[in-house]
Amino acid sequence: MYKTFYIKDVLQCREGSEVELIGWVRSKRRHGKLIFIDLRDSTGVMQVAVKQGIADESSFVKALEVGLESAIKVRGVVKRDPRAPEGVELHCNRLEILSESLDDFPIRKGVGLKFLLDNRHLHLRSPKVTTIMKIRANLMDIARRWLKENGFIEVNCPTFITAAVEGGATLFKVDYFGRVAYLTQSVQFYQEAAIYSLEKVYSLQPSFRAELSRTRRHLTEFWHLEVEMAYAELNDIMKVIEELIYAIVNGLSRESEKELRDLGRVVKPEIAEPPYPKIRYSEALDILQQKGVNISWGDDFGADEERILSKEFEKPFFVTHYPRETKAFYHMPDPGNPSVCLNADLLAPGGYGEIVGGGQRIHDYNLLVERIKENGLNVEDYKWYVDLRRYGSVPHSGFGLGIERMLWWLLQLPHIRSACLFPRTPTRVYP
RNA sequence: GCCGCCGUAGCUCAGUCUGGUAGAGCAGCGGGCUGUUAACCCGUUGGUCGGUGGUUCAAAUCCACCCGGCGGCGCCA
Repeated sequence: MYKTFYIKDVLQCREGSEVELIGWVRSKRRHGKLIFIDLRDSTGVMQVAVKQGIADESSFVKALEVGLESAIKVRGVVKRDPRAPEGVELHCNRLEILSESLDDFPIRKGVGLKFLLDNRHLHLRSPKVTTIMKIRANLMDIARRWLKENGFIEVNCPTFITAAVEGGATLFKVDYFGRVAYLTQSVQFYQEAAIYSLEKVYSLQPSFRAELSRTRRHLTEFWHLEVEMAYAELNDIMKVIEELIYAIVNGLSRESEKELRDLGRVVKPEIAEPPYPKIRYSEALDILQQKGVNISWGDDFGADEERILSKEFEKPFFVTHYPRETKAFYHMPDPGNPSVCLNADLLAPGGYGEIVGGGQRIHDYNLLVERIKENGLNVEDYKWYVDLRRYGSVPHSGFGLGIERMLWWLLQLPHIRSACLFPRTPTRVYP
């Protein structure tokens, strides 16, 4: 390991101390006998001033000729200067090229969306993508910490599956040694099996949806934080969702404060402080009808409806008790009104829409079998899942949270794909 | 799957309606500049106009089909 000193460490150095930095040439401005190099590493950007007469002559020539994104090593003196971007710059004495760029770096100012996506492997080097990825890592870390502190055990579930959670139309089919298998779209069923030993579980792994969804909130591969909890009813799981979301927002506002500021975002814990408003489907319907939306009981909310609703709230809010026809078979019907189910969707405010979907599951064997048949599905396909209800079945609830959607909302990103390193959409599986 | 938009120089786009032999900015290259930070100034190279077929004396421009991409809907996290 020959790099132990980073750009962020320069900020701790006393003015006048001589340091050596390794990084990449992000940009360069030539002024004859003075050259500015913006040197980039994982911790930040440092302006390096290379002056003829101060730097040795061969270093000056190298600075003159070095291409963008070349890896270089510079030795110089730390100077405070209000004209430097971070208030600190390096006055170069010696510059060494570690690895020259073979061509002009393709990512420049003014390039378009398609070009950036086609060159995502290089676009990653931009400060904005770097910053988003740091926040993403913190988000996952904070979520894991909170779940662990609250007694949830992390489980890892299979990616290859045989039966769908939702139905079948949205699965990616793969050849499994001559048998048909699919890529998982949710690990919920496996977690429901796991609660009988671990009681409170979660997993953080990708889910796959083979939907030709062309919107700014859909990916074909996304990271899914799923939680399942034994002995939990609808209200219990909503409380977990609230507290988890709050922990994430609160944590990020502290631990990613600099990154959020760099993105121009102010994330205050108050925007996600529990309790969240909870409205039933029927109440949501009233709001929509008052707004003049032509919708009647039994219709599911579309994107337009979600957007209108979510503009009514300042905080994330739950919509519960959907008509059972609009939800998957495993949702628990409300014992007080079996035409609706005990589900809870969490919608982000400001038009961002659904970021969490969940609720209470059916734990009764006969009811589950009946609901599978009602949905025109084959009980045989769900044999092991139904089997769970035959041995000490208990009430339980869970939910799934889309990591990229959460970032999309918190960072107000233009598109959910900005929240991942190499986004996968119906038209993009490369690079 | 449905609806809409786009494809012209390495990149971002104008030119398409009203057909007449290809234009700008940036990048590159050459030169200049000791305080820039999307640096700037002068000069300059660069194009089978996404593909195929059709209409026409003549097609980047009009027509048909195809390919690729973007956005919206449905579906969802």
